[in-house]
Amino acid sequence: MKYEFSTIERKWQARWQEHNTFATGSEADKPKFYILDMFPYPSGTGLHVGHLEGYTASDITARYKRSCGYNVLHPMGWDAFGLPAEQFAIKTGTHPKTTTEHNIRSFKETLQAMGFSYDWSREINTTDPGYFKWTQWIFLQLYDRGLAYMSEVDVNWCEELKTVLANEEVEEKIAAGYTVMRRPLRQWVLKITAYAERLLADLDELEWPENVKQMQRNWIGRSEGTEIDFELRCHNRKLKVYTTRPDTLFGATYLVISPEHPLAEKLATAEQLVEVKNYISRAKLKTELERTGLQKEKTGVFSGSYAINPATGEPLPVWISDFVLTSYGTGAIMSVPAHDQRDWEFAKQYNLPVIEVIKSPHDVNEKVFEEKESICVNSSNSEVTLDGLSFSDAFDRMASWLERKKLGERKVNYKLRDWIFSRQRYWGEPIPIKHYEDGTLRTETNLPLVLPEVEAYHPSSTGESPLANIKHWLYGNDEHGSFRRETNTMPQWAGSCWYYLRFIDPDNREKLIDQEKEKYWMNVDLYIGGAEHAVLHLLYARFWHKVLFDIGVVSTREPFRKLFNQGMILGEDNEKMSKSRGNVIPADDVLKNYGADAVRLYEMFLGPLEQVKPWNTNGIEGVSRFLSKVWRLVYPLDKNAPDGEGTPSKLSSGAMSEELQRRMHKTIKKVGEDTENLKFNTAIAEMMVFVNELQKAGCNNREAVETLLLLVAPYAPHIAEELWEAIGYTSSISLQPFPAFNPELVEDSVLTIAVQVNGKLRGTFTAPAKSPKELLLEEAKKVESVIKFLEGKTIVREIVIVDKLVNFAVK
RNA sequence: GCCGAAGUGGCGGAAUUGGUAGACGCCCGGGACUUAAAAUCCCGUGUUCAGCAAUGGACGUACGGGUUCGAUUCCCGUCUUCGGCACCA
Repeated sequence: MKYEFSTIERKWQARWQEHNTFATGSEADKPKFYILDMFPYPSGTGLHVGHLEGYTASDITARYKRSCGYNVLHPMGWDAFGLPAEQFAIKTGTHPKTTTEHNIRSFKETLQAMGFSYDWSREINTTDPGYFKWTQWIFLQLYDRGLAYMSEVDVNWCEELKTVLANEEVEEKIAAGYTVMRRPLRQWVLKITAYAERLLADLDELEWPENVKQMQRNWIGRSEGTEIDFELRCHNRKLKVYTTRPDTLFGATYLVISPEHPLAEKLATAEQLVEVKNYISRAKLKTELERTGLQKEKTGVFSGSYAINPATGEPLPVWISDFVLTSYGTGAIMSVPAHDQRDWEFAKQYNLPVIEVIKSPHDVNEKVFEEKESICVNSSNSEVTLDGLSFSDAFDRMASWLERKKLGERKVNYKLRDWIFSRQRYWGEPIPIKHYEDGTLRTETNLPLVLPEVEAYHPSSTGESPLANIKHWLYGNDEHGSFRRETNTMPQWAGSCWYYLRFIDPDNREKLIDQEKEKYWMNVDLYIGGAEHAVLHLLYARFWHKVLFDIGVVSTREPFRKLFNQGMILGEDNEKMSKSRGNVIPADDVLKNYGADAVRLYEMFLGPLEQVKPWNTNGIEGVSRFLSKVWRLVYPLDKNAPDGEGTPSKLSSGAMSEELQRRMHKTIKKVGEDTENLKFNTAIAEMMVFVNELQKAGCNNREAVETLLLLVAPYAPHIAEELWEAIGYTSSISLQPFPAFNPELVEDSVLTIAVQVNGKLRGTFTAPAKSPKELLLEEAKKVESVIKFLEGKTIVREIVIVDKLVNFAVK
């Protein structure tokens, strides 16, 4: 009988569905395992082979864990709000809901055709009112705790298009000839900074790739420093700066404030005023990119005012420059050009003095010296001296002196900014807030607040979302008076911030999640997804999770115990898959040509899961051949039988050779360990070795074949089911336990021992395992190819590693 | 510039408490079966030198050093590629 993958795969997919084979169990007596994929945005372009990599890995793990006796939660859903469907709606008038539904259907078909063992009864969709009711509910919890607030935030505003642009759209529009400027707009902002310290500290307990944790640490960007007040001459004011190098205060020769600093214009003296005003308005026109962009030259303008260095009493000119960020620290810095690259460049450009206060190996007028591992010099006044101190001692002494004199205080700062949470879009969760005429805000109590139908999906000309045009939805009355609804919607991140919780209890109408269920299933034991979400998605989700922890909705401090990033799959040309390059391999194509089992195997056989690696459609032949070999162990090739006929051969019940037995137990061990550790490529290689040896030996021993099928089942479940049935079983192989190995049979009884002379391989011989050193030495000296390298030489040393090798050091 | 990861045959990759480099697979070459082909099976396949051949030698894990009886693995330096951040004071 021929191996017809398409018939078999359809048959088993239907049967799994019919029998609810992969429904999540509820028995709390079993250990649980929650394995989660980063759920997809159902785009119109469909899935390609790259998308399937992580899903295949998680499915193998889910099936493997089930066979190890775990109660497995393995769900899938759709992150379905988002820009592409809205843009398509603007172009064609198709409701985003229609587009989304259509795409979901297509995505789901592909995933089901892959034979993934998702519990589809738990499918969720972030655009479903039953789902986003709780997204809105979480927002209100944030709001009630002061973690959601409104603020004037600069956005990218395009006057011609009357719309707000996302950062990634800016460049494209400018290239198309539009002007884009920064303009403040009232926005909802989430106070993620209030959780900065916990988001940083709790990273330590997570089993995440070290680079992801490091990226999050850098993103949070904690630094310890000092805020210092500088007295302004001629003004009865102080200027506060933040520095991480108070040890260099004696070397500060000027101050710089950002153009948006509230004092910027006020500090301008009469003769400098025009120039200052010009500079400030020019800065406004610059986009974020132009201001922070690569390697740009520093610009600045002198305000005309001076401040006093509290350590030296010297007057310091105050400059205005856009290299100083408004939103970090105090928006003002003290410049120590001798020991900071940026300050040095600025000083050289505007001819400002450079004073060495950290002992430098070269002239600081020629080159900056930024190392901390040196001692302070030129740093004394009548009350305090830092001379001779190391960085940390000098830091402490200066900070203490400033604090004692009430001139400053120690301060911890973070690069992390609060999260701008509103979008001027239609296709997102409405923010459930009502604005009353007297300016008060009230929360919408009747959730979910659903999207109204609209005529056109274009943004309104005021920069508000299309919702601002829907008058009947927009305005209303209640016992508090008449109100206008919030027209902003939530960003796409919102729905994905907590979806892993809803999978645990998807149909709960009373609560976000049942507490007992939450306690049983959390944390997510393994979260698999792309590295592109290393920072934002994972940080936002951790933030919401911590808030939910604080209000008692969840019982764990962190959502995802273990994280794994699968490496991207490149096109056959070694480039990132993209429509424009034309190198996309659509999932449906390879599925049709090779079948789900082969695609699953090949996705994993390509290389280590975490690695970036190119796709090569030719390579599928290899795993296809492997599957045929497995098939023929049960249905041997019979030239006389016409296709479509033939019966499974009778499996032999006699004993296997000892060699094959050892091979089998080694394979069980290796495949089990590798699967556990997500090293699927080597597990598959090991199964190939086993099959090759069975085939070579002409062995169709029942125990060997059954074991093989059980090992193959998590990887290529359809063929495993079909053959399992063919050899006489009536219950699904997916419900069978993973085979166990005999520890005594995983080691070879006879080993090949290498013989080296001066570290070079000169021959080998075989010896029983655990042979004594003396015997190995004796044998090694008898090996013919070795003898000639020993002749006429003196053996100075003999090294014997039992079961491995003998090495003679000769002279 | 800073942080992180990685460089192994024609290709994807395997092997690291230091112990026979190249498992497994693709491609390619040769053979068997076949009227023929497909499928399948068998053999070969890092480079290079010597030899008719069996075979034997040298070199070889980005590059240059070092430690060691022995290094893909450990140490020092250099180069390259990829990912992230990018004036955060």
